[in-house]
Amino acid sequence: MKISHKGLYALQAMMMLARRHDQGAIRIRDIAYEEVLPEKFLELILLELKNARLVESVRGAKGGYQLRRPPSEIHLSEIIRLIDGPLAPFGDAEQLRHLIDRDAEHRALYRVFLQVRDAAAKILEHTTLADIAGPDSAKSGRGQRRKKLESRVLPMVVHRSVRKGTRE
Amino acid sequence: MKISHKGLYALQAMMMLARRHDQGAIRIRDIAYEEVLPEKFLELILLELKNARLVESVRGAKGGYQLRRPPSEIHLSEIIRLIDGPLAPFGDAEQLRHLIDRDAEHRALYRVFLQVRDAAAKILEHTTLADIAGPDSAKSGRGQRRKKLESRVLPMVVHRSVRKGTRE
DNA sequence: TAAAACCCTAGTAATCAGATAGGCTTTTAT
DNA sequence: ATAAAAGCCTATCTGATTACTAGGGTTTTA
Repeated sequence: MKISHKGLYALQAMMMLARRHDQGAIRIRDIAYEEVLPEKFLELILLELKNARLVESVRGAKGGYQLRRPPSEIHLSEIIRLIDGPLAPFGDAEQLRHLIDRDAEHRALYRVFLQVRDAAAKILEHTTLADIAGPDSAKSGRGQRRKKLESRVLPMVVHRSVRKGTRE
Repeated sequence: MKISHKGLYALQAMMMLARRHDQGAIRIRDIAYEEVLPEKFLELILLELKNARLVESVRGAKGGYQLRRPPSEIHLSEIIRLIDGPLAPFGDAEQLRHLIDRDAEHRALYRVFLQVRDAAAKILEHTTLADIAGPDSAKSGRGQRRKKLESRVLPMVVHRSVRKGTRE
């Protein structure tokens, strides 16, 4: 499985929506600005996420996007599969299982591919947006049950230049 | 990491050379015929494998290709990295570590990417051609030391699985 | 010295990645 | 009622990558 820039953008947008989960709909423009993503491209991505029912939209003035489920119930695998396809390094799990049954000559190779897929699935199907999104930007209040994410909260400052520079 | 057809062809060719490791140089044509691969494309692939010193060639009539090391000393990760690049699902390990250090906002996401990479690396850096190539076709053709493979290749059990069983 | 075989550089068609453009529809505020 | 704001949706574009194919050059063997 390869994660494309599009897939990364989707994950970043979803993380941002997770952080603001209690704030109602967020405009595309605001997501694009804060995450430093190309606005029109992001629009397409959000459309796909909406069609896959991972987010929902509010139309018209004061509209925007929000998660359809709490961050703790959205797995990274859902987003990655939607945008970048199967987690397997070659084909998909079903195809690999078929090849393992049918292609005696290369069976052991496909078995390794499937192992790699299973290892990725194990991680990505158990990690949720709540695990990685960062602090809910709403006030501290109560009942925030974020998991690990290593205690300390990040010093802010988002700078475009750094992000842009990481485009390979 | 995504394995392309080219990468698959390389792995198949290497498996075939591993099976015939004791038989001296094998012609491109024979590899292509037996593995059913496009001959001229395979030629390019073998050239790359040669430049990476995974195989060596014998030129002229009676020439061909053979492994430079015994199958048990050639890891799948070497072949895959050569043909299809880094094992990480995004960028490479070094880049991910850099992002984890620098990009506080997305640190947790990149950490997950790195976990996925490490899981793939663990498998592919420990599996060799000897583990998957099948019986050495030298001598009396059939099944010699095949069982060690079975025990090595699948001991990982996924708990709380979301998918349907991986058979076995 | 001719045939066999690898060496190496090019080229190419099709697809994909990463966007951009712009008109259409829905909702809100005045 | 109407203009502005915002998402909806389809089309198009450019460059890179993938999966090959072509063909002449060089080395070795019989």
